[in-house]
Amino acid sequence: MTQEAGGSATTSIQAKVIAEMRARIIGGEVDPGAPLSELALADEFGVSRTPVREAFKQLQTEGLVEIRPRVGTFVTTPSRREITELFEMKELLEGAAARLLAQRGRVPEVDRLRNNLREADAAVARDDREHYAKLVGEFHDLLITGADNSKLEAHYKTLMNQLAYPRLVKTSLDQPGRPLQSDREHHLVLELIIEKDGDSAEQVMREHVRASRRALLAGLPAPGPGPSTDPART
Amino acid sequence: MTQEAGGSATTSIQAKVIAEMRARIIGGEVDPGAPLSELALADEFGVSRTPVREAFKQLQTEGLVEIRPRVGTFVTTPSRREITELFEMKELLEGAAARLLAQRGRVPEVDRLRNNLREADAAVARDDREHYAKLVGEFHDLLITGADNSKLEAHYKTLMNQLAYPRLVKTSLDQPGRPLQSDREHHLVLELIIEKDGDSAEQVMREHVRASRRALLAGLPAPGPGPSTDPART
DNA sequence: CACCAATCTCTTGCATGCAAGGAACGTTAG
DNA sequence: CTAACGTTCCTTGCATGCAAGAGATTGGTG
Repeated sequence: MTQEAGGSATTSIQAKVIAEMRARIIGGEVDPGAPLSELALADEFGVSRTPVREAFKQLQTEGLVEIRPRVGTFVTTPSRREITELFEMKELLEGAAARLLAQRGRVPEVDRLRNNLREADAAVARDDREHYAKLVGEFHDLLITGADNSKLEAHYKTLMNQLAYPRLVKTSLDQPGRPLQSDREHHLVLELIIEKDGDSAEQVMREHVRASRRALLAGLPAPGPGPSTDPART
Repeated sequence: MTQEAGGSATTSIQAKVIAEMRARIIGGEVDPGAPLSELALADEFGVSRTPVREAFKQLQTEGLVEIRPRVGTFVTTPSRREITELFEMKELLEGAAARLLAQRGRVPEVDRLRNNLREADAAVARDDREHYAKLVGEFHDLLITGADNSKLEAHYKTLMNQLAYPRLVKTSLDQPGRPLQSDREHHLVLELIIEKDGDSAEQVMREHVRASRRALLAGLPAPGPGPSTDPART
């Protein structure tokens, strides 16, 4: 969804607001649970409340904000449980993508994945976690794109948005030894894809997601961004 | 998503509009590709354009309508390819749900599935396709609910909405012998779930989805509501 | 001192007005 | 008769005004 990201020159003013807000939330510039004032944002962007309002509406459907009627709009704070659910979905979709890509055979994405891993190896070797994190994101995106199913891709994107994934990846990669293991797992998955072994590719990919989830949770403090910040709820 | 369906007494006016529009689109009351005028609907509902507009925004994110800026809002017409993709996703999600439900063991949903099949058997026996179609929908919904993953449920619902599934089920069940076979497949899946054989349950469920898809496509005319109405795209 | 209540302000929900951009249509030239 | 052009109308995008509801604050009371 929201495929307009592809540089549509239309760029209605609200499209900009949506993009900007999404970036801020995913990037962690605004704290989870924080209230988002229509008026404040409208002023900041130099527009009226209307486009901001419509942006909120869409972001809500994407699961990034929560609109409490007559109260306000807040950045969603995924509960521990929701994070688990999101990872369950991530495992499901990425596993399926690996299988589908394997079935497709030799497609451009496979080569791009190979190149990605080449770069990733180098990044790991020199312990450049920042760059590696970026490459990890790219790897997973390529996998999804390679599955060649636009619906899968759309659902995956909302999923990642809700996880605020870019923020999380770094945490998990800060676990000692995790980057190297992650890189190895990526290699294994790609090998299986090239061998057209869809079943195994899915299996391994799913296991990889579970491993990354474990690494992530290990790196998080107690309840993380839990609802503790907002005891007033309910 | 859009959990407001749960009879929130708030029922902001736009929530009603969203619900009504969604029902119409899914129910096939409005033709795919048909334009939806903000003004006309606003008049019909006796409200201003604003809530209608916001409803469109959400329905777009749900994939039910397409807003072409400065042109109009139209009911989306899934292409043949998109339908394939949607079924691929359906297979994926329902398969996963079967597996998850099997892993959960004895939960209330299992009993409700059993009751559902009892009723379904009777409906098939007396060739009550209408009622059976309803039970089929319920069966799949129970399966998803039983997976106990709110994200899975949310994504599944948008999927079904985009497929306008209720409309399609009847078509597929009009294939001779399909109801009986469908019922048998449901029984098999439930058996495997009760036996806690998650792997097999997923396998069989996926096969069941593929079978239902074949039955459906066999019942559809040539390109159906294809994009023929709209050659201007891309 | 604690607790309850009423008010008061700030928030969003909806209605409406205005302008810009497309699309369709009628007209005119070839 | 066909095709290209200009114009008109209709569409949505955005700005703004108003009112209702929720929450916080403050005053009063037990």
